[in-house]
Amino acid sequence: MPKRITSIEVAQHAGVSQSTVSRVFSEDSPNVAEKTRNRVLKAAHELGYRPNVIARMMSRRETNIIGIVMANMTSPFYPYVLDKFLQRFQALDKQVLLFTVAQGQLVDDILPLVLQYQVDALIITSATLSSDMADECARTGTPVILFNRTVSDSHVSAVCADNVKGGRMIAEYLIKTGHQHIVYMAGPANTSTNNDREQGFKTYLREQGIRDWMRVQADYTYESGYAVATELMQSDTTPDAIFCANDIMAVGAIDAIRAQGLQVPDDISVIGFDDIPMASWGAYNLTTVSQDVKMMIDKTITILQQKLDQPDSQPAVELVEGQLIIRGSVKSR
Amino acid sequence: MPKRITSIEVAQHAGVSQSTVSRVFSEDSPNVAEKTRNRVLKAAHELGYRPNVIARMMSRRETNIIGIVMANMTSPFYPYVLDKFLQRFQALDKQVLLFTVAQGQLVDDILPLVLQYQVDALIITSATLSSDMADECARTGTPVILFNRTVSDSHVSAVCADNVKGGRMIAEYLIKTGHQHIVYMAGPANTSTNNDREQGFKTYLREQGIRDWMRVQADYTYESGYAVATELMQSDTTPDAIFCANDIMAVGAIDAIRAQGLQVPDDISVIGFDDIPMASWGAYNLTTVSQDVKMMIDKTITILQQKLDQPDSQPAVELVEGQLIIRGSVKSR
DNA sequence: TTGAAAGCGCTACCAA
DNA sequence: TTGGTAGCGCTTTCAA
Repeated sequence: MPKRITSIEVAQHAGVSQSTVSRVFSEDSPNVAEKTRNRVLKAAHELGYRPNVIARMMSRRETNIIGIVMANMTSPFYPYVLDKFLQRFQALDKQVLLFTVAQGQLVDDILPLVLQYQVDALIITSATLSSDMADECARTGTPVILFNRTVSDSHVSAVCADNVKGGRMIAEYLIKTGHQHIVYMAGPANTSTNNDREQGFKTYLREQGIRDWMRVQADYTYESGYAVATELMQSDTTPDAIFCANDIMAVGAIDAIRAQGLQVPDDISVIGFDDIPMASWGAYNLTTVSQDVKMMIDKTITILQQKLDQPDSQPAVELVEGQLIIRGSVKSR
Repeated sequence: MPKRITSIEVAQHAGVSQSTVSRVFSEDSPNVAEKTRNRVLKAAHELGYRPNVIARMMSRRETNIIGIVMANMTSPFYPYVLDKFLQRFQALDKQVLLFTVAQGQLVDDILPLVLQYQVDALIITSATLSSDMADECARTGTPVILFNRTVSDSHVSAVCADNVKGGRMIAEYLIKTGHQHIVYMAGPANTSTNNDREQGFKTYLREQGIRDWMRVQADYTYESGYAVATELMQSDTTPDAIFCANDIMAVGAIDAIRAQGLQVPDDISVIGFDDIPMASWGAYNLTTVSQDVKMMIDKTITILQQKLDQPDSQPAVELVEGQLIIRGSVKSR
């Protein structure tokens, strides 16, 4: 077992006290004479010393670790989110302990584990947590921020795209471009993203007195988008537009429509939501509503800092507006 | 500041010693009377106690944390890899501390930080590390496994697709299907994946005495694939096949070819490497060589376990063969 | 089977 | 500016 060098050994080697070594390696090592510092650094270097952050966590009683729980890693939207978070946190000298929620697992199942790691804060993407768990987090003083979910619970903060608004924008755009038989392809019913997008969409249609639309159920995957669109094509309904609750289903739908020998957008318009990288790929050229991920991440980090600085501050809920990105998958009729 | 419950408080509440509480919460709490155990568990439950894993790390001097360094998160291949790793490690009660290598940063830059976290082991994807750093890891006794890179250094283990073989398979297939003017679209020259794929490809052609092929340089992104393919179309070279060193460039190339009014595969065949999810999407239907990610991850975890059980065991290097996945982007000529 | 006590490697307070 | 020292919350001998 290769021995790890500790501050005591460095102290001995440098002929100073262990406290002094500690001071030298503290962020704000205030009171160390330049000469002493150099002596310590030299000794440390010679011995190959690196402070043990675990021990530091113990005494400081803060870990500088942010827990991120991702339910949905392989959906194209999230790697980008994760990467951005990592970059931001690394720049803030915070590390990320990452957890995934496996198939058939609930966020609630793994949260106790996450809390054991004494994370300074917790970001949960694409999932909600029970109010029991929210309470538990509150008890341990762990700030929680839901990313891409809205909340009802008053203990937790949330940052989310303005999905209601986005759904509304899409309805508005499809109507304006003359579509009359719109199909809404839904994501899982228990996701706030789907529900909000759907609600915004429906509300606008209702306001306009439009009743000729229908809803089909899918589950946010390419495969479901493909399958449900295929079914739709093979039934006797003939929509002139499909609003898919996310881009990845829209891509599946486009492939399905083409597989039936139809054209997008000439025969059917397709519109998505998210603006994932593939939306701009030539083969799809998908009109969609973007999520301002950068802004969402900025807000998340702001809220986090706020909560870390003032643990008693109120939880914040922020909605971030997206933009209609007009490409080529919707036709004016 | 919400006070966190410690084992001492549980002990008092249950009327036992702190050591006993500790025993109850140890994995293999061997010597605790059933009655005592229940009393402790009851007290713990009432107080909402959760063991502090950071303190546990201190005394056990092992963290059960695996560090993963990902250079390339947003490339479609990696989220899947990461997700699989997370699931496997969570099942083994190991947690993942995730690091990304930002633009312009080297793995070497962040490794000292990673090591400070006393990770039990380190997985580095898509990047190599200097032998200095490899030495440093060896000194601290931290096993390192490179994922998707081959190694020259004798201190580190590696698991990698058999890229030479894959490149060879592709060359063989393209020749067998009658292609005569093949272009190799390269990834970054400093990646072993590119170099190995290219070498396998070139070797086969050389063996067959085929000299009519060319090489263009891209960088593993959709955009580069698109741009370089466009250039190619607009020049007076007329390849009948493009072998793109990864799928994402292949997708870009296909979009570019179509944007020029040409057909894939009728005018030009395109073949990729990786078998990312998008390769099977209807719009591309890309012929490619799969990476057997599941197998690669299995091997990685096996090596890891081995190194953790016997720290002195030799580093292992494993190559995992992929398979030619024939779809519709290559035509027999 | 249980308890007492000595660390683990740091930080932070108090004195010098 | 430095050193001494008391924890941080646990694990792990060693004795009882």
